Amino acid sequence: MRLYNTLKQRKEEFIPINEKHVKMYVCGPTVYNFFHIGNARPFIVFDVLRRYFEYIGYKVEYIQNFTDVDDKIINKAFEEGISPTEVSEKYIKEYFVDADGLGVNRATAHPKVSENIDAIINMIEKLIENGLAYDVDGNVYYRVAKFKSYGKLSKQATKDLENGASGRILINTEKEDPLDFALWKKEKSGELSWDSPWGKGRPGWHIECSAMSRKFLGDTIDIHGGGQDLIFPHHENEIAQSEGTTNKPFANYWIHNGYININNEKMSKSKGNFFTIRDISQEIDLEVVRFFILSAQYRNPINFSKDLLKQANTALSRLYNTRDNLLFLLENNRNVDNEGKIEDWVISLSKYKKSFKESMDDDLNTAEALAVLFELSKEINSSIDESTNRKSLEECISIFNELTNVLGVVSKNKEKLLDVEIEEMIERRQIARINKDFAMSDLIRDELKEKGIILEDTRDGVKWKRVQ
RNA sequence: GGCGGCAUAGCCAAGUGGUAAGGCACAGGUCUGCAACACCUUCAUCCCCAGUUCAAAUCUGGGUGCCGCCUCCA
Repeated sequence: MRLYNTLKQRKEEFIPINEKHVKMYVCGPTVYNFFHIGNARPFIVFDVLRRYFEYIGYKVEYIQNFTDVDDKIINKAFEEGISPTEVSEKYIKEYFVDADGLGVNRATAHPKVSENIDAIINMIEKLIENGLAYDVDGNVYYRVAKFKSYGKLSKQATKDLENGASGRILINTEKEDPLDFALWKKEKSGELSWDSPWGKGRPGWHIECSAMSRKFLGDTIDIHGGGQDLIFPHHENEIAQSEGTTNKPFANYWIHNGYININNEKMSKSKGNFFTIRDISQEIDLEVVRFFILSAQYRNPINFSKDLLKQANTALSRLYNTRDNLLFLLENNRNVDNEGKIEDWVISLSKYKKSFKESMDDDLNTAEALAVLFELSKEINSSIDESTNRKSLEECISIFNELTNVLGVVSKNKEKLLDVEIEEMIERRQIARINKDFAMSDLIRDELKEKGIILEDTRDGVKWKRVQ
């Protein structure tokens, strides 16, 4: 498999440290609010990467943290008059509600900053020991000038950083250099602080990921991921911290997803131009959001709009139709007892598995992989009918599910039963149709549509589906 | 100022040297009592200019436009 490595600025063949084993760390949310669709992209993209690795036979150790120690959480707690822990606990719970809706599987572990303070303190101590950090009256800073390869990820020369940020880097006379960043912040409010060798305080933002990645996955990991906006300074600083501690490479592959835009501008909380997943879920099934995000290659920007979500919804139903047709035929097929042999055209469907894999192997090209699913879908749709034997139908379903499961789409099980009332309406309509009372049957069909039930008349009986 | 990205049909989106995937929308058709689903057909020469090449959306140079990072941010 080839992956675009930000560190090298090119696609590289992925070679794990241990054969058939992947260690990946992805920066998770700061839990002070519901997350928005821009935040959702990395959760979905890296979930697919993880699923794909598992699909091709890797064991995956996947760590995604929760940042539960942060200014924004403290501010939120102050606003709402509750404790920071209550804020973070609440939004961790809410995170899982939305992530579940998006079909994002749980990581191997979701460590919290507040539960890993020891690892963080240990790392800071080590950095001080290595001459890469210094304590000024209870605040500990990273000595950027001492880390020679600082800037290797973001391709920034330290002097350019200072120039570019002139006037924007806070004047902080405590620091030896404006580029130095905080590893440990001295206690101010009295809330959310821990004892440390430098007095009471709490960790800075960047150190948590370095410490937790090391604690859970070891000194060197295969993949570190996140949104493009984390490249600088967050990931650059993580490298400085981790490599400054261990003198070993931190991550071999740095993978970054592109933004979600609104009217071609980055969606961000500070700009206020965002849609939360929670709000979107009131209007449309979140699997559509997942499909929508996977319809572009992960590094390209995506423009978000309700209209595009509608397009995605229609496209996704097309895939559902194929699966439902297969299931319907399996249940109602007149030749259902005909075991038969798997038909030749079904056997040849493996060509789609091959091209699906080729697409995914090329830097996780989910857009192309989805196109393969549509081709598979079309061939199945045009090939199956009431004479297709059971084994062939089952094989079709198996291939179809195998590929859709990798992307995590078409994952909803169809309801088997309807309300008695609706069942009864369908029954009455059938009687009307037999009596050629089409005015009545159309009336009932319209009523059902009002209730969100779409009917389709087929040779083998009436099919129904829900529409949202 | 430094670093990076993008520009493909009405809309979305693949394709990085061999003559434009896929989806949505639209139009015509088959199927249907009518629909719906499905299927068939139709629908672009790839921002502009110059160059390299037998051959370029794909490479090179120059433009134009848009966006991002350098500051909390997925």
